[in-house]
Amino acid sequence: MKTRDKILLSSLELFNERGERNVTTNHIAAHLAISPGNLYYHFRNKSDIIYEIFLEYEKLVDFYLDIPEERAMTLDDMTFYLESVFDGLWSYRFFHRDLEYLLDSDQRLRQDYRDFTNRCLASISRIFEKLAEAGIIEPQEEDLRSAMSLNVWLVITNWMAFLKTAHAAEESACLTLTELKQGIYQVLTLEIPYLTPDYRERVMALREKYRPALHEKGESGEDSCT
Amino acid sequence: MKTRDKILLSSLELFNERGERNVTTNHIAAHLAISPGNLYYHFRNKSDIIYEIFLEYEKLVDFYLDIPEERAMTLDDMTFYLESVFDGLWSYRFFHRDLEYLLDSDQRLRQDYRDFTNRCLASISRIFEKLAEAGIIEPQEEDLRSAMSLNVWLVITNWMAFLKTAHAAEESACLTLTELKQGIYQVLTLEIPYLTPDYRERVMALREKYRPALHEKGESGEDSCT
DNA sequence: GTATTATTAGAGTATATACTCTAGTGAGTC
DNA sequence: GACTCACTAGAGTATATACTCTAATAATAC
Repeated sequence: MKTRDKILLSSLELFNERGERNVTTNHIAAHLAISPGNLYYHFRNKSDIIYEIFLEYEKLVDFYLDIPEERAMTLDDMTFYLESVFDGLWSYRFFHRDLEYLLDSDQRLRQDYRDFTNRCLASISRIFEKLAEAGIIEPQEEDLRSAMSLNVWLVITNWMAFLKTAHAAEESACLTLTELKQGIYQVLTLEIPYLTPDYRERVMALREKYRPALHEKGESGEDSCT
Repeated sequence: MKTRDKILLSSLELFNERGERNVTTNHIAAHLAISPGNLYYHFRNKSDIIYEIFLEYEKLVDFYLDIPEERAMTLDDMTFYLESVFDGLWSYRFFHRDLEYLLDSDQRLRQDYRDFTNRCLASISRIFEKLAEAGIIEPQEEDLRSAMSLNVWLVITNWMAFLKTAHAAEESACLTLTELKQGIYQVLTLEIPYLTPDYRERVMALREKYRPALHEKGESGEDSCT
């Protein structure tokens, strides 16, 4: 693997693990056992590394949220969107953590991220529209749909942060898949009132699958954390 | 005013304006025209300053979210809660911005914040319960109520961050009251499906008051930013 | 007034951070 | 063998950051 790619990979790994703020370019170089000079041969600065990682993230999510227009939407599609988006969020979780700072230090990123957000919001709204066409949820006015989409976006993008803060003693690195996927439970909670009678039970059953086994406090140690 | 209080005040101001990460203890001292030594006479370290600011924030929100048990809840109460919480959020907006980092560097803060979150969630849930008792919304099972409360919490605490990222060119400091209060519009969007016929129109009218005058893009310059 | 305590200034320090500069190395080309 | 060129090492730099130390001053108590 090329050094350049190794730098991107290691950076992402370290950023996710410790937070961008706690990872210096020297750390990244040390982690790869290369010299700082080498790192700076491949990237002009830290922002450039972050920007390239963002481009990967963007590409991944855009891929996941590509809505097929030629056929009706199914419940499986919706499940796929939710699962995928949360997986993407997990893989690039450092990004939303320090978002504001990152956008403040890179105008390019700010602009791109804004466009990215708008595309995501449009996709979410389109998903609602197609879910309505498929008779899964009741159709809604555009106004309401876009407000709902925004709420879905807020819940999705901030679920991880919430989880991290909800843990008291443990290190923030300790997050289980169960917990992550509980975000889907929260998103489906938003949809409940709009479900059609035909699909209500099915969606509620789906939602139930993501309900946390135990209530928030006093997690049992069934999932191991590294 | 005591130097100690002035330090807290200036710190909050600078943190809100530039983000905690971009504000050093030396900046704070310089801003107050006192020496760093003086600052460190009053506070052991930067974390202590932040912790004390958090305690203020906590006190304020706890005060706002004190639910009177002896009487029924009105629509005005709900409006007050929403307005107050967003005002509080605004006054201490730096806090949620760098939350994860702050909690990672101060265990005391992590524990306290966790308790604080749980209290807030309980209050939100209690508000829903009392709104149902008052016939404003339909009563819901506890499960659903707590999932809804969590969604409300996510929308509220992350609304500001979303606004900051939604702006492309402008500095993040440029936020208008109109925009901030649009968060209330989003929260009320969550409640819509649960409104009772009696109150539906009234709440929808209330919500309408917080709708952004123009659509997201291309804000007109009616509100001035510093 | 004198002693004590609270407060302040301001220079200073150890460490870290993002990044630079120079001097290479090694694989391919002719 | 000489040349090129992508790549790498590693020491080094300017600046910043959180924080300390000493000495001086203001406030208060007796």
